Amino acid sequence: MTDAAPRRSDATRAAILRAARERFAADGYERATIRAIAAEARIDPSMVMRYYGSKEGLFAAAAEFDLRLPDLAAVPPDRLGETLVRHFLRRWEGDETLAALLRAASTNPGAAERMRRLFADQLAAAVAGLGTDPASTARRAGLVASQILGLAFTRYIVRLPPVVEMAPEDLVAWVAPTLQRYLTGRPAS
Amino acid sequence: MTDAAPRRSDATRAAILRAARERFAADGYERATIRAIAAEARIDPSMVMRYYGSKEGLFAAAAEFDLRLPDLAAVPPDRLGETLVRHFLRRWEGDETLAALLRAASTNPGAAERMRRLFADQLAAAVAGLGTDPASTARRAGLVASQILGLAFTRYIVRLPPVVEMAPEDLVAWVAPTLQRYLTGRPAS
DNA sequence: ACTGTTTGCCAACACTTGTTGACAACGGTA
DNA sequence: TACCGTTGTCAACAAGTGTTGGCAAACAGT
Repeated sequence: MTDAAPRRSDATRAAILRAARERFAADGYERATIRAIAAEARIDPSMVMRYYGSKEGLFAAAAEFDLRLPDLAAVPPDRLGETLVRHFLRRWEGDETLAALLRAASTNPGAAERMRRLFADQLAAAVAGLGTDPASTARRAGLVASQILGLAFTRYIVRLPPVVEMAPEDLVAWVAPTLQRYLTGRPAS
Repeated sequence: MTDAAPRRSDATRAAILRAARERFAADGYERATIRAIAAEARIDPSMVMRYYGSKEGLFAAAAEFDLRLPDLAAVPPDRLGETLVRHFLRRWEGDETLAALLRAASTNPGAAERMRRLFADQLAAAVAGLGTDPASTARRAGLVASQILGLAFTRYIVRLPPVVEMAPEDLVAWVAPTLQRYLTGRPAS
């Protein structure tokens, strides 16, 4: 029921979405204007409204995101951290949707809510499949999120030079043990 | 030379700064309007302009921040992580300036630059006093920043429930080993 | 060829934004 | 008292925002 007849305007819709992700990722929610997005998509601002209803609606469509987490239960238990860091680096290096969501989440309540859902639903669910104490899965997922989002924030948003300059493999070597401990370890005394 | 004659308007200036920090911390740079700040300070918007020149100028004054890092060289080497987490939690739980800076850094280039400077100057300088390989201090400071800022981002900005609900001492127990390793450890094989 | 729908552009609306300048009340000084 | 710099209020401007409705061209079905 999702797939209707292909419309002639599908190309325009896609162009708008692509431009929207680019502007939202680069400028954040409030600085990314509908006029700028429309200009980048080479159409009239009013088309954006007709196809997506409002700026909020456009953002909701542009920020649709799936972490595409692998099945953690199928990963060797001592490689969980390494797998996760590598996955996240690849995932958001190739898709600016998460950067858009990250920037917008700082100022837009709706985007923050979406971010909460993203990690509560997808990440916590993946962690729950690991077989650790069920009572601690939410907490473990939250800790993982804090390091993962902090990495994204410093590398792609604030662009702290030392974090930007580190090679992906170096990041994996340093950060993987952190996630590994958050997932399977215990807190310090 | 910094201290001039005390003006009668000093109280107003301070009220503006307090209101500005509150609005910037709660709404971010673009959503925090001069009119809203003035209303909260119970003065006219034009006073903000006269005393701080522009919105950018006001933000620059309101986001003046000092991490007040302790002398890390005087801390027992195996307690560095614990000391740092505890210090940061206390530091930004009592002062919303850092939250304002954090929110604004996502969308405002000037705020991002200020954030870079804050960690490059103050944190990297503190780490440099530890006596580890000088070539790695910037990298170590960057890694620490990624975890610290990620913690602040998830706890105070996005408000991920599991991270919000954790008690400060639990956070210390979990996160301290991470910082400890970033500061004094080596990367995984 | 006729008709109704879709796609697109244009111009305008109502509103908010940062910012400015004129002008009144106040406070200390001569 | 008269004077002058400071502190404060009011009204307005110019620019930019999301959003709306009307109208022309292209299309699809008959």
